[in-house]
Order: sequence, then C-alpha cells, then structure tokens
Amino acid sequence: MKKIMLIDGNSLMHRAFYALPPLMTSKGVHTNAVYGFVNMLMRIIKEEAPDYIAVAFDRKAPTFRHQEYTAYKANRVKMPEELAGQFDILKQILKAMNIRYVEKEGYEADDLLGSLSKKAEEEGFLTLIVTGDKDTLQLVSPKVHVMLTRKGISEMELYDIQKIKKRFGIKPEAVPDLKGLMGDASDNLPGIPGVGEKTALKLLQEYGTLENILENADALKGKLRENLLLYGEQAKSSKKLATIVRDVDLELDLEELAFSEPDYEKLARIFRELEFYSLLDRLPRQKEGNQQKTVSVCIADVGQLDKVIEEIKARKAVAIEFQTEGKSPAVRLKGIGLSASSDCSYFVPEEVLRENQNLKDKILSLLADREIAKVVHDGKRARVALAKEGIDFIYDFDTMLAAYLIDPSKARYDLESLIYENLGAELKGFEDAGKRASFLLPLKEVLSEKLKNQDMESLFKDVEMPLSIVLADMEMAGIRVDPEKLQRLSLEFGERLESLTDEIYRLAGLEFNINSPKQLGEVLFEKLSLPVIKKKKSGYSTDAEVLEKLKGTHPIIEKILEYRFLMKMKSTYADGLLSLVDRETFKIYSTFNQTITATGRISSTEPNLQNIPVKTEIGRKIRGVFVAENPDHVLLSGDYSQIELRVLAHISGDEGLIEAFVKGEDIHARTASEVFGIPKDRVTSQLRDRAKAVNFGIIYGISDYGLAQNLGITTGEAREYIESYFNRYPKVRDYIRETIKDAKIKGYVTTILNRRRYIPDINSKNYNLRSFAERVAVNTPIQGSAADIIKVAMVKIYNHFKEFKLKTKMLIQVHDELIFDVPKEELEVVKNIVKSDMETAVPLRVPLEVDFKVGKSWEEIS
DNA sequence: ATGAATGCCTA
DNA sequence: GTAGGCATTCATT
Repeated sequence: MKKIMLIDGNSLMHRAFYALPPLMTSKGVHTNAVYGFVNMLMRIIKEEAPDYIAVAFDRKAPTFRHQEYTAYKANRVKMPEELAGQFDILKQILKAMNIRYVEKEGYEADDLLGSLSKKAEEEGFLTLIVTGDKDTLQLVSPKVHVMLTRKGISEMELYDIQKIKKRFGIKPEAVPDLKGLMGDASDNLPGIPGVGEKTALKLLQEYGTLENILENADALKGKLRENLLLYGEQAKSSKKLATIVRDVDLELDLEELAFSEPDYEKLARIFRELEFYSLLDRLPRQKEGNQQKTVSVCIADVGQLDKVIEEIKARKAVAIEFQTEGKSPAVRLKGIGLSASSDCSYFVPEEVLRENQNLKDKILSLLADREIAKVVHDGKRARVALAKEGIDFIYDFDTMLAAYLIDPSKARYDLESLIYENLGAELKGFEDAGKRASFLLPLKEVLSEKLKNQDMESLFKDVEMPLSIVLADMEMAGIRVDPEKLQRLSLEFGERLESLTDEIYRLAGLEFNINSPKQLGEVLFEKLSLPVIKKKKSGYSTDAEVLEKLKGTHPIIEKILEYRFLMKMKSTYADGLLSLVDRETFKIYSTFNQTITATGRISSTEPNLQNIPVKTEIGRKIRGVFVAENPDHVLLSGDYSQIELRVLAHISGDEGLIEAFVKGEDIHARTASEVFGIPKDRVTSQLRDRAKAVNFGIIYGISDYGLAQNLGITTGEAREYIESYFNRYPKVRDYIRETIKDAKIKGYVTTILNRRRYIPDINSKNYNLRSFAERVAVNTPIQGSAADIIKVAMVKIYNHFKEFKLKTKMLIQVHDELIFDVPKEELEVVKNIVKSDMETAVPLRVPLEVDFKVGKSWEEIS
C-alpha cells in the first residue's frame, strides 16, 4: 500500500522553536526551529519510509474562522521575529529535499492536512499525519494515523482509532465536540463553563456527540445542566471552529507529492550555510558535491616530477600544501603536496625531499616561478619555511586570508575546517599533503566567489595578500635585544620584589602567596578587615582599581600595588623576553598573526611585541633593551597621530571634527573647550583629560555607565558630557545611530576598505548582549578602518624599500605605529618614504599626520 | 596537562 | 565603554 506522510509545518516549527535552546549561525541567523524540524523530518523519513510527503503551512489570516468568529485566536501573541524568519529557510530546505509544501490563502495547515488525507483515503493510501496539535486527532480513521510530538519534538506517539479509544474513550470524530465542550484558551474558544476534560469525556462517552448531550441535558442535574442549556450554542459554535475542513481544493494531484531523492548537493550547501554540521554528517557521503576521488601520487623520482611540472606549467596554476613544523619564524619544511587539477594530486614526502637534491631543486624552482599562479593555505608560514631553502616565495591566493576576510570572527581558519565548511568534505588529520592540496583549488573557487560577492576582492588582493609577505619578512627580521641589560633588569626587579615580599608579610602578620588573589583577598578583607569594595564570582576582588581605593587605609596596599607591578615587569617582560632571545643572533622573533582579530588588526604572539610597557618610567626600561641591529643602524618609529579620531571625522563627516584636524588643533583641548563651553586658552590639563576620556569613549561606543566608571563621576554627569559632545559634534551622533541601525538591518558593519564584521547579537533581546553588540558595531568601523590604513601603508612602504633596494627593515607594527631598523645612510630617504606612504595610504577628508623619532633603542623613540 | 578565573600590559 | 596576549593560581582531568 502507498504510504503518504503529511506534516503540519506550523505546528512542528512552533514546537521546535520553543523546545530547543536558541541556536544561531555565526552571522546571527536564528536556526533552532529549522534545525529541530529538519532533524525530526530526516529521522521520521528514515523510520517510516513514506512514498509521498507534503508539508502544510498556515497562510496569512484572516481565515474563514476569523470571519465566523472575530475573537478567534485574538489573544494569540504575534509570532516572534526569531521564528518567523525561519520559515523561508525551511522552505528552501524542503525544495532541496524535493518535498512539496502546500499553503492556501485563508486556510490553516490542519485544514490542508484534513483535505489531503481525505483525498489520500479515497485513493486507498495509508496516511500518516505528523503534528504537535491534538485537534488533528479528529482525522484519525482506519487508513489515517496521527503522530503527535511529545516533550517538545524529541518523541513521537502514534495514534490510531484504538489508541484514541483507549486514551480518551471516544471516537476520533468526537474530538471537535470535546473541544466545543472544553473550549480552548490558546485559540480563545469558549466552551461550557465548569466543564473540563474529565467531564467532557464522561459526557461524550455516554452521549457520543455534543448535540446529543445538549438534547439530553434535561437528564442531567445541577449547575452542569444549567450551564449546558445556557452555553450550548456557544459550544456548538466552538465545535464548528474546531472542526477541520476536509474539502479544500488544493488543485494538485497526489502523484505530485511523490517523494524522490533529495538534491544532496544543494542540501549540503544549505546545511553548511546554516552551520548544521551534525545534519551534514548524516547526508550520504558519495552524493555530496566536491567529494574528491583524487588519487594522491607519491613522487619519488625526477622523471615523474618532470611530467607533473609539465602539466602545471601548461595550466599556469598550481595548488600547494606545505607540511611544516615549528613555530614561526623557526619553521621547517617537511613534505609538499601539489595539485594542478582536482582529480589528481602529488605528494613529495620529507625523505624524498631530503635525499634527492636534484628533485628538491626542481620543486623549489617551480615554487620560485612567478609565471605560475599559486594557491596556498597560510602562505606566510610557507614563505618563512621556504626562505630557509633560499626561495623568495610569492603566492597568489591564500585560502586562510580569504576565509578570514569572509568572516573574521571565526575561531579557526585551518585547512580542515575550511574544507569541511565550504566543500563538505572531511579531511582526516593523517591525510597526506597531496590529498590536502587537491582540495585547495575547489576551495579557492568557493572563497573567491564569496569575496567577489562581498566586494572584498581589492582588500584581499591589494592589501591582505601582499601584507602577508610583509609580515613574513618582519617575522624573519626579528629585533635585536641586549640580553645583558634584560638580565640586569630581571635581577633589579627581583631584588626589589624580595624586599617588598618581606614588608608585605610583616604588615600582614603572616606569610602567604601574594600572587594568589584568593589568599590576598583573605588577608586584606578578613585578617586586616579592610572594607570590601567589589566582589568577584568567587570571593573578593583585589584588582588595581580596588587597591587604589584602599590606599590610605593600610600601608600594605601600596606595597602590594608596587609588588604587582614589578611582578608583571619581571615575569611577563624581563624573564618572558629573556627566554625568547635567540642565542645565535641576539634577536627576538615574534609571530604576527593576520587572522586573529575581528576588527582587522594584526596581533603579535610569542612574544607579544604590541604590549611592551611604555606608560611608566620603569616599564619603559624594558623598551631600552630593544636596540638597532648594529652600531651603524638606528631605530626609526613613525606613528599616526590620533588616527582613530581622524577616521571618525572622516566617516562621520562632522564639520567641527574635520575643522579641528584640518587646522591641526589639539583635538582633546578643542573637545574640552567645546564640551565644557570655555575658551581654548582656559582649558586646564584636568579638563583636557576629561575630554580625552570622552573622545576615547566615543570610539569605544560610548555608554554613560562606562564613561562614568572611567571618570569617577555619576552616570547623570556622564550623560551630560555625552549630550554636550553630541551637540557640538552632531554628525558623530548621526554616525553612531546610522551605524547601529545599519548593523541591525544587515547584520554586519564595514570599514573604509569594505572589511566586514558580523554582529550576531545586535538584535538580541538581552540588554547586555545587545548593548555590547551596539558598541562593537560603532567601534569596529573605526578601529578596523585604522587597521586598513596602516596595512596599506605597510604594503606601500615595503614595496618602496624593495624598489629602491634599501636595506632598511620593517620590524614591528603596534596598531598605529611602525618601527624600522635603518642603516644610518638610508635614514633620510627612508623617513621620506615612510612619511609619504603612511600619510597617503588611504585619502581621507582630514589629513593623516605621522610623528617620527630616531634613536638607538626603542626606549629612545617612544 | 588543560582550562577557567583573575589580573594587567598595549593601542 | 573597543581590540588584543600572557602570567599565575587553582580546580579538574
């Protein structure tokens, strides 16, 4: 017998939505209901193996029921946005699964199910209706069964006539009568007052139908009889509304509902987009797109390699995957994978590379051939590894960088993840480099299409790709340090720490671990009974802010602050850096990460050269250990003055802000004068500092709470400052409003060079999450555009150095400044290049100013 | 060994 | 109020 499965789309989507925890893609699309629905659908298709399937949806009111009864579902709250948006996604999936969905103006899903099941019954089908709505039980017959969801949507219960009889003691046809008697709060249907499920069922078991009960009402007694007589008509009306219509003409032949194979490729694409990785896993593998049947050929002799190189040269393109080990820049090349087309790839293992010098040379010259376009994953790392082989490795498409631009908020950009997310193929860790290389070309196609669609081709090709070369060379250059100086600092800090430790123990009256916030908290707030200022999740807060407030209450406080500071200097900086000095070159080599930050900045690790102390005199001594390469060289620093505020002036177009920069004014002093309404020559340094805090606050996506916190004023006062600021710089307020609005609509924000960041929480109902997202939306275009600008400058400068064959090396980038090692004789020309490239990197409506300093150590130029 | 919590350094 | 990296302690594996 033919089996047809009819599904109540609305009912199940609602169930899934409320039963499942919120689920969102990394880009902020809500997906929990779709996920639950599809999960259930796939399971039930597998279990029931229907020959025909249809999903029914409600079609926008008013339905005939509203015409009949104006209060129908009147107290039903509007469907939440987060759910409403999921229906279109589901419909796309149904299409990909080749499952028909039906809807008809003025009818609800269950009417369509009723009509289809009637038709199916007439044609001799066995029908299975899947829903979460108990009313649907009225459709049950010998050939129509209903599966009701239980506990959200995780379980199903099958109802046939016997089951209904057993459970309720009535026939399926009496279900509307039951509802007529009981009423239904959710549909706003009135029943008979005082009649609940128990009474209604008892009456129906005895009399069969609502009408029959009413006719025999006289036989009953008391309040029940009275209410039946009084409200009988109302109950009949509710029964009518609860009766599912079974003669809707859907103008379709049941044959059209025949269930064929899903389009697995399309389905996989949608699942990947929705980040439904567990569902993706359940799709049949061989049906999935881009599944590679690549044979990875191990190349062992030069003869084989020659043929491969011939093929690569003919195609003028190759994907290369490098097996490497070690932390950059100490990267060592192991195996190499090559792929010129997606159906075949080659693998050159480590041993062959090591033992067959002739073969290795051929490969290296292939890698050095600029006529061949190269697709790689993490080209910077490859460049560093190949530099040790004497190759100046240049590449044309880095899938890691492309994926980062497409979504810079992801946690990982490793090849396995990208292949899985974009191609749906699983790459086990043990796959050889040839196999991995074979996925690179198809991956590049998918990613470059996305870059093109998001208008980020230029940012990719002209900024990030060339920048990765620059960063590779910076990593390899390293920076010279004076290890003895570093050692002396460590000892100096250590000695002072020892005496501080003694004093702290003495003042506390006991010895304890000062480094443990837990133990310190106990000493301060229990032993010494100092006032508790702030609490943390697990106990007292002892951070610097708290300790500052406790100054004066006990002499131990200042000692602890100094201890903390020196401990930081010694462990993180003096000792930390010392352990990273290369014994051969006396240099420190950092890694500059290009795919870490969500805003587009680069980051630095092992060591982080972007947070070397500068604010205090003692801290600056750490900078003193970073020196020029040799006595004939100097360090040069060029740093942008107020780049983020200039970016703000540019993108907001605020006249006041622009004028300030065009006239070269002191921006914080001007803001003080504007915000506090005093002449510029009357601005005190204290007022200037407050204005500076307001300026920073604007960049960080200001909140009255945050500004108040920072300045130690009330939120009311902070609000006044902000209001006053906006009155003076009105287009800044407009910019903030527009940016947030834009983010709420589009789900992302962009920078000057069209870098993009998704802001998933921007429409969250959680105030804290939403507020944070709004600040991120405001800050990211500013911080990210500043990052764009300095990146462009770095590329320009690098190219000019190459062009003029200069020996000067770019060493460090600290977000708004660049540090170079310069042979003295190149100083003037380098200064000119750096100045002009930094100032003209990206033209803005305000000038970009760069300050320069020259010295023997980093301390001197800070 | 790993990870959360706490704290602090930078732009 | 934005963006990072890293050291230390302490509980869990």
